[in-house]
Amino acid sequence: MLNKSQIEYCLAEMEKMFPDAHCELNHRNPFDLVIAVLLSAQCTDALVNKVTKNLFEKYSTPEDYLSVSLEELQQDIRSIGLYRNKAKNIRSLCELLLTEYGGEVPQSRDELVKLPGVGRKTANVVVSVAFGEPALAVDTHVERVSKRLAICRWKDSVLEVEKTLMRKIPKEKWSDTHHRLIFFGRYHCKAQSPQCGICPLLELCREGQKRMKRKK
DNA sequence: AACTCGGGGCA
DNA sequence: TGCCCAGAGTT
Repeated sequence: MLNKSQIEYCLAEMEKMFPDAHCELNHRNPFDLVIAVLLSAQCTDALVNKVTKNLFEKYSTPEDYLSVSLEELQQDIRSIGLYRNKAKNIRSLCELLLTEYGGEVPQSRDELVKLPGVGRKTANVVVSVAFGEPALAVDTHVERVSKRLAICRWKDSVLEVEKTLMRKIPKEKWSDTHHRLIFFGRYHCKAQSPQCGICPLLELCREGQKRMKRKK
């Protein structure tokens, strides 16, 4: 397991590789961000942005989404995977916002995860990006990179990964770290073809060493 | 813990 | 073409 200073070194190297890592979702306000993050499950943010560009022109309030039929909303997000479920979730989410939260997006993780289609990862992104609260959202990239680098244990659950990261990384760096790990995971430490041969962290990376040895 | 949803991106 | 993916809900 990597210690705190080793992790700090890794994060610094990732910053060199991806200096402008940031949330790539179009978000003009918390409500749009919730919709965008919900849509982003299991598909790239580039695709989400393509869809939300038109979507946010057409809909801007919970009432707007409820003013059309489910079928129409589904058609509007058709090009995104899992669109049928996501459209249903958006509708029931909007209903809940209106009945329980006065039409406003709640600002706490605990309230956010109660919304349909909003899980722990989505809630963390929202509080971090929309409300500026320190948060460390663990998605597949963050989980994979953390495990390969032995920042956490290989067998850790998603929740355990999040706890470990929060323990080993200073609070003020959580939000930055989240985006660094994601960029690093998406573009370099890829799930199927990690670029171990040109990785500045290879020396520290047990999984990378293993992979390089296997190649020979 | 395993399964399902799903169109688009990429090899 | 086939395989995989910035997750969440259900069983």
